[in-house]
Amino acid sequence: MTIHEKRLQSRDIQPTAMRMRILLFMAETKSVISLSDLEEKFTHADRTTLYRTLKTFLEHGLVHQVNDASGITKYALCSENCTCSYPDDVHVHFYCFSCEQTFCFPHLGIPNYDLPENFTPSNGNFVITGSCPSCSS
Amino acid sequence: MTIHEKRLQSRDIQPTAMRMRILLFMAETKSVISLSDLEEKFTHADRTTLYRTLKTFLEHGLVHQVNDASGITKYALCSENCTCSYPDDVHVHFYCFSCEQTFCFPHLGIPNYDLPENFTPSNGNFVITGSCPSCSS
DNA sequence: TGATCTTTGCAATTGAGTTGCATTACAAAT
DNA sequence: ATTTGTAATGCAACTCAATTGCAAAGATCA
Repeated sequence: MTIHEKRLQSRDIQPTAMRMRILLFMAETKSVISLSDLEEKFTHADRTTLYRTLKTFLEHGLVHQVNDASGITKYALCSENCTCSYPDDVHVHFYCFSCEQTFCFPHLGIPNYDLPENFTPSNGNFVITGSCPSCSS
Repeated sequence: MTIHEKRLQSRDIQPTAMRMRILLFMAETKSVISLSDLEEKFTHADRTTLYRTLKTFLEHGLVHQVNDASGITKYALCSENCTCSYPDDVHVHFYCFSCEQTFCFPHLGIPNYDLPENFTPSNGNFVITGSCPSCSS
């Protein structure tokens, strides 16, 4: 059994061929991707399948969702023991308005804010927008 | 000249009747609103006009944009001297996954993160997701 | 093998966001 | 006050991401 197969099973996701390929792709690229990105990569697969795969990954906590200024929903692989909960498992992302790429900064955590009374946090989405190294030069 | 008229003019926005009404609505509700919210309120006005009004407000720095987990673009009035730039003028927002409302927390600022080399920040979008007081009880 | 459940593919739909163009309202100049 | 130009608004149509229903294919288990 491969490490990726184990990773799916540890999140209670049936390791089908399709899912393995998508997980592998996300692990290789190490970036934040959209459904369209998957479509470009997996031209043979159906859009719906890719869509539902991402949704399954999200529901089982294998990936986290990123909402950047592009308005397009993006996804990135979680770290091994991530539960996607605020504040511990939430980190900063960076969206480049020029190339429209989004980056994960797992080492940049989030403050444990003192919220107004009765606001109960469970998750978070933190995106800094600007210019990435490729586009800054 | 009213205070709202001045507010538009200080941002170089022609204070038309439509814009005044929308600004007034946003100032009154004090919440983060979407284009659909405006449509519900201004049933007589055209969708496009409302859309372009929000866009004008955004381009002139009168409102800031919020991207929460709903995937719908939302807008909120800026404070008086806001320039919408990271890190000083960016604050935390709260999205309630239950009622899908979004709140501004202007008193909760953002850390001045030490980004990886050559990442140049200009703006930010910080949203904590959870349950709001109305939905927590 | 047969029965059942899950996954995948196809087709169609929804809804937010956006654009082009015609019309109207406004403001400046004469 | 009338003309003239510019900006704002309304209407219609379109794009595209996201989503759903249903049928076909594949996996699982008795």
